[in-house]
Amino acid sequence: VLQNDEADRPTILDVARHCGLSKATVSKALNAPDGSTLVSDHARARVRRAVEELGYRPSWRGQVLARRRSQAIAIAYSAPVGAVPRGVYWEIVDSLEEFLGARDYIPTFLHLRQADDRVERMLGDGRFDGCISLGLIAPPVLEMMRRHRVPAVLINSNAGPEWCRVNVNDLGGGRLLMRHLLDLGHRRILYYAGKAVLDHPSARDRYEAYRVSMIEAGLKPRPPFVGAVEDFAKTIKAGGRDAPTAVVDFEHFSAIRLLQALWRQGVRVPDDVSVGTFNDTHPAADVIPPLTTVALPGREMARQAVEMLLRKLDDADFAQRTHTVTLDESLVVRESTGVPRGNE
Amino acid sequence: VLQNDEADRPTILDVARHCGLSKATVSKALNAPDGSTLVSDHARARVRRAVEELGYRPSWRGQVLARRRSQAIAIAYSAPVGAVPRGVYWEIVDSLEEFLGARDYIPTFLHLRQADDRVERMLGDGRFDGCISLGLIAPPVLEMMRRHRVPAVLINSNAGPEWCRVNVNDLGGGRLLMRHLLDLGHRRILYYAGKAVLDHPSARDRYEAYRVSMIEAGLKPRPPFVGAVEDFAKTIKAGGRDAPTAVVDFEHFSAIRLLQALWRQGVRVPDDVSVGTFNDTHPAADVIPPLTTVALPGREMARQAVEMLLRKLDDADFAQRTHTVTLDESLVVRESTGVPRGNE
DNA sequence: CTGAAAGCGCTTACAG
DNA sequence: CTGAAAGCGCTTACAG
Repeated sequence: VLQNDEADRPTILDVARHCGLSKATVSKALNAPDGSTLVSDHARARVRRAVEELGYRPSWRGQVLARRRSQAIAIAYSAPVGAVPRGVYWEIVDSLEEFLGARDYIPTFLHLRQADDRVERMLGDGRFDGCISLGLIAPPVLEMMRRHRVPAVLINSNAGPEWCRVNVNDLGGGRLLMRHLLDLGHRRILYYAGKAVLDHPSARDRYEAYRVSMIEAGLKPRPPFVGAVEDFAKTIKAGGRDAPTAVVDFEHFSAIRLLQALWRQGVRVPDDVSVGTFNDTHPAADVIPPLTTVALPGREMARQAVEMLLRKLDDADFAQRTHTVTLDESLVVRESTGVPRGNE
Repeated sequence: VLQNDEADRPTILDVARHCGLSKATVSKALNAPDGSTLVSDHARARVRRAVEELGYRPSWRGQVLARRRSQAIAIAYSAPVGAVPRGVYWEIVDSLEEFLGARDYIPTFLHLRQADDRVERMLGDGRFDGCISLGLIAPPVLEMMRRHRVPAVLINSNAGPEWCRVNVNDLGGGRLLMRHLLDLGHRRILYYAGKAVLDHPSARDRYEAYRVSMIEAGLKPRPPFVGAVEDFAKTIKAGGRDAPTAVVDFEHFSAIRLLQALWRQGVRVPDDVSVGTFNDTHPAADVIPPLTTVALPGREMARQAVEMLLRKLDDADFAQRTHTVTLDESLVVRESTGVPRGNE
């Protein structure tokens, strides 16, 4: 069915006729940079006027085919929870939209439920000029990208150096948090790994930071606690004199639920136990008590990813090689961490 | 710059040559429904084989121009905070992606920072087949949609019946919450309106539900409290014997901060004051204490919006007229509401 | 600086 | 059922 709105829509031919110039000249007048000598000022003025009078707007559909560019970038994301990036990816996605928009690209979310034919089609049918992926990315999806030669930058992924990447220094971030806890005087510190222990480099590095920091402080690291947050809270409660005075939670979603579970157990934070975590995103600052977190440089990650990807699109030499940048995290101290009991 | 990957990519002409048929027949074999007699089984088989052998995939760019359809739907959203819908729109957007995807449409987020030329271009250049908007929508944007005849469905908007809409019965939802509080025995109930008092129909209806419910219960409604959540908490604390025993907060983001502010004041929830709010979305269930909320039927809203929009695209008669559906909310009782002091 | 022509990769009446 | 031709609305060498 043809849309009504298409019927009376002026095309570039209408503009050309209306001002007595050719389609080619109209196109140039519309696209040539302002200083360009490709088109005369006279022609430019007439075209501008005709465009105004006819209410002409170039058809994106025509442009896409002729230019072989869609100006659309896929934001590929395999959410454990839903179609839209959330949590730590909020800020990144916000910033991606901002930086891409400033360069006249538009982001399109590509939810990678599974590496199925739908995804393959999206990646292979030329609708995207490139792709930025967020977080863990399944090998079959990487394989699709490779096969279709989709220019890609992977943010915080599990991919190797054969890909262009923007990574984050979780080892350093974890050490910042551990240093903070150790400086407060904590000695019995536990690490909570949720259920997804080591399937992401970040998870590995965060635990590694704990392990190394403990050893460097002359302490014995414990294996990561794996299991439900309620069980972890009970373990803390049951610890008695040997209970940890501080815990590191691998990410803020679970830390928020940990605060609730501790509250149910009557364990006070930070009086009985300090809680530190990663990802300084809503509502880390709004819970009871406000969470001490390690913050990712989300905006900077987005800036680097966009810059890297768009450069790949335009600079063949640059695209030839592969690039990785790694950014540092920072510590945000709030009220969920404090001096351990007995050390006041 | 031409992408490398374009060079060796097979086109429909390659397929046609490879199997000794015409482009037209290949196109039909690829697009005609399975039972169709438009193309012979023999041709179908040969095409399928050639496609396989060449690794052919139809170019989306070519299809978009020829079909005059992009299969892309704009999700228009003017976030107060960032480029990606959040809070109550999470579930809606998740479901929109799901329902659109099932019909082979892909959603693209269109962040309406302001009604500028960028937005006008997006809406007017034919890159979207239609638009679903979320929440408040600025009149200039509506005007753009009207001007460019963009098929649109507005979810939870401030627009009138001259638009296709999916609305929510906030009056009914608010009454559910008030009924719950009144049934618990509360009499001194306050309404917290944040800073955005009445700029959205939802905000108006939620307060109206409070007002009407109070009157029907023979009580005197108070004007909505407008101001910072910390000030509201202080007001509650300072109330002494006349302090409210329950409050209704207009939405969950601020309710979470209200819990924190009350905690700072040493006011216990729900022992000293019950807190009820709207939007049953993360982390309403994870805070201390878990929040009693009014839940929006997000998935159903998305389903209705997609159905309405896609029908508009295909059914001229349906598109002729304008449609509105209004869905009911439901109450989710958790631990932030309880029997008022002295009534136990 | 301008324009006729070819091309981007499909789909769709239309004739056979 | 098949295919030649025209068309979707632009851009881009190329010739002048």
